[in-house]
Amino acid sequence: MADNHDHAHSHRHNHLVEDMLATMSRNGWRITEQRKTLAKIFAEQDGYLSPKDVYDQMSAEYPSVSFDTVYRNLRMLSEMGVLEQFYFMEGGLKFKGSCLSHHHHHLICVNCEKTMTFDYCPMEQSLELPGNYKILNHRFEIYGVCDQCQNQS
Amino acid sequence: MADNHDHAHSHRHNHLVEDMLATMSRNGWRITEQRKTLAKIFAEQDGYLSPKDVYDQMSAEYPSVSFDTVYRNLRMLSEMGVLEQFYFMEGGLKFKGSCLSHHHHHLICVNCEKTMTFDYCPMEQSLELPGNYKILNHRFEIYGVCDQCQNQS
DNA sequence: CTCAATGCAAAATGTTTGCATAATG
DNA sequence: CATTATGCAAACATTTTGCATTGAG
Repeated sequence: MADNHDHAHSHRHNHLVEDMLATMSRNGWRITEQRKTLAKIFAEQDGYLSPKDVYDQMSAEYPSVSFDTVYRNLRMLSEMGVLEQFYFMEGGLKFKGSCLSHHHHHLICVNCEKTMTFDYCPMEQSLELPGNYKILNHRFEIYGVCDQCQNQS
Repeated sequence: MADNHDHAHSHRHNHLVEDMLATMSRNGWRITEQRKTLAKIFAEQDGYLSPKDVYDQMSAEYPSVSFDTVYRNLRMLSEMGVLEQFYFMEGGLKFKGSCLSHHHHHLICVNCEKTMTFDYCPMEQSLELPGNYKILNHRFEIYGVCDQCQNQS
């Protein structure tokens, strides 16, 4: 099972990694070993990762990596739009690879943080809003417990 | 204008202050001068306040107040449900008095953080969601620039 | 070979904790 | 008067910065 699962994924992963690296390159950033590793980590991961998580995974491949480099790169990648950042109330700031292709919202597992996307957007309704705000953006997330996490405890 | 505006508000404010103090009392917390001030600050304020904002306003009345007391009380009031906390991406953790009476969502001014509520809730739609998540809660916020802030620059 | 990226150390920020003192109920 | 809340100081966690060195283009 693990085998063709992983195999099916690896194509998508390589594609994502290349996308991320291409975006960095396009924005004038150099492709370093650490940034390749960073891209790979987020391509292989559906959920959110804290800077600490990323650091831990990075140091597995590059034992000498430093925390500030991780932070710097996470920040840059967020600014470029390659990563989405999100602040969990408990658990602080986390990052995940962002889908750049289309507007969508997230269904997030509060246990493992695995995230699924869905296309329904409440802003497509004709909302009656109070005040005369000039609307800039919005945020809609649904939290729950995913199938796996429901069955495993 | 300021006069009957303020006057109309003051009734609501007193009511809110009493509500908050009653909730603290009900939960077995003592009503201290600082907590009264804290309740008043949030009753008089529509928008979000950072711990620093709260500290500054508190020290206007109690110059000797300390930061950790502010934090402690903010945390307690949040746990009790008297305050809602919210993490602004830029600007960190902030608090506002919470409306305990009915479910609603927020329209938030990104400039002054003045917040209006509205009753439309996307969860009332029959959403088709991926996965088999057991849904726990959700979050829907709209960000914009309020009337005042649009006209003042 | 030039300039950007890294690692290191140290600082800045934001939040929490332990404990003696003060104040509430 | 018993017990909780406060202020102080110090600890802690997280994120940012300055600078010499390394490495990508």
